[in-house]
Amino acid sequence: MTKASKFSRRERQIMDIIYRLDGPSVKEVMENLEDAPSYSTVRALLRNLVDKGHLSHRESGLKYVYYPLVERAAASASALSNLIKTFFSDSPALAVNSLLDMSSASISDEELRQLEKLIKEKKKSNKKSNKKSNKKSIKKSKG
Amino acid sequence: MTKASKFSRRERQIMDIIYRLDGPSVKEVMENLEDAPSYSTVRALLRNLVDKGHLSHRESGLKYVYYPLVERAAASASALSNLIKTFFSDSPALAVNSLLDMSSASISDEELRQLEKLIKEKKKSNKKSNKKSNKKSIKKSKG
DNA sequence: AGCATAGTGCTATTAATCTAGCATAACGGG
DNA sequence: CCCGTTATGCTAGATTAATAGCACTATGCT
Repeated sequence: MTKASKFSRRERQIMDIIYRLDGPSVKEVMENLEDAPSYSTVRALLRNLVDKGHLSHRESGLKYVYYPLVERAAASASALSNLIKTFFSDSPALAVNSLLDMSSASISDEELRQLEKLIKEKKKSNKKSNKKSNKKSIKKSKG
Repeated sequence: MTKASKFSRRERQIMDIIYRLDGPSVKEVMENLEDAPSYSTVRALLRNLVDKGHLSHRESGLKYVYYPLVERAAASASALSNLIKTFFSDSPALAVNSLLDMSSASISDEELRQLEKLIKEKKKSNKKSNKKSNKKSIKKSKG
């Protein structure tokens, strides 16, 4: 399935950190790892990820800075898709629903308005691409 | 951080399968594992997860059927939250945005209408709970 | 009853991950 | 210049994960 499912525990943690921090140094990666191992260890793990083709690094001043070879948008889409498959019967709408539900406190009115706008646009583009027969395919139901 | 980040590769794959299938047998878990190892192996992994307190099992007819000890809603919320932290600067709205964006093809008009409704409700409840100056102060704590 | 089938429990072995240590190079201050 | 600090490269050792095999039980069929 997803490529992400092949990462080991530490690899996954590190990839997450790198996506989150967008170009961290070894030290920053280390500081953000839970139960952080030694500096040496983190470097070894990073080297490994580079060898396997998941990361690359460049010099930034005196040190190296790491960045992913699969870009953010693709990685997040893949992660979202996997999550939706796992928890929301492969239905993005259900996921959005849950997202709105669990985070009502942290989405401002302003943002809600923007989302409304976005949905309106989607409806429009749906209409354009589906001239007829927009039947809703029923996904499997859950117990 | 999240509890999920402590799973090994196989453990994570298996947890995903169990959430997705909602009560699978050993065999079903095995069939859904990529690069599936032997039946024995899958049983050993499951036993491990049970020992560690992540899963439990009950008899269903002649065989065992596995289910998670952290229930679906909590697990999905946690996974979503982690993903949002990693890829969307901790902003649920950005995530919803991306979700709508990447899945325009698979969200029906019907579902879009439901989401609109949901957003309207959120706006209402926002108004109710924030009588005075609403900063993004309220963060939900974890259970 | 005898046998095939489909389960489970347990344990040993191999494979991979994770870890740290040593050697070394560049910079900066006294 | 010399030394402490902060990097890196490489390699070896310990720990954990992953895997398969063997022994056993229960069911169903002829």
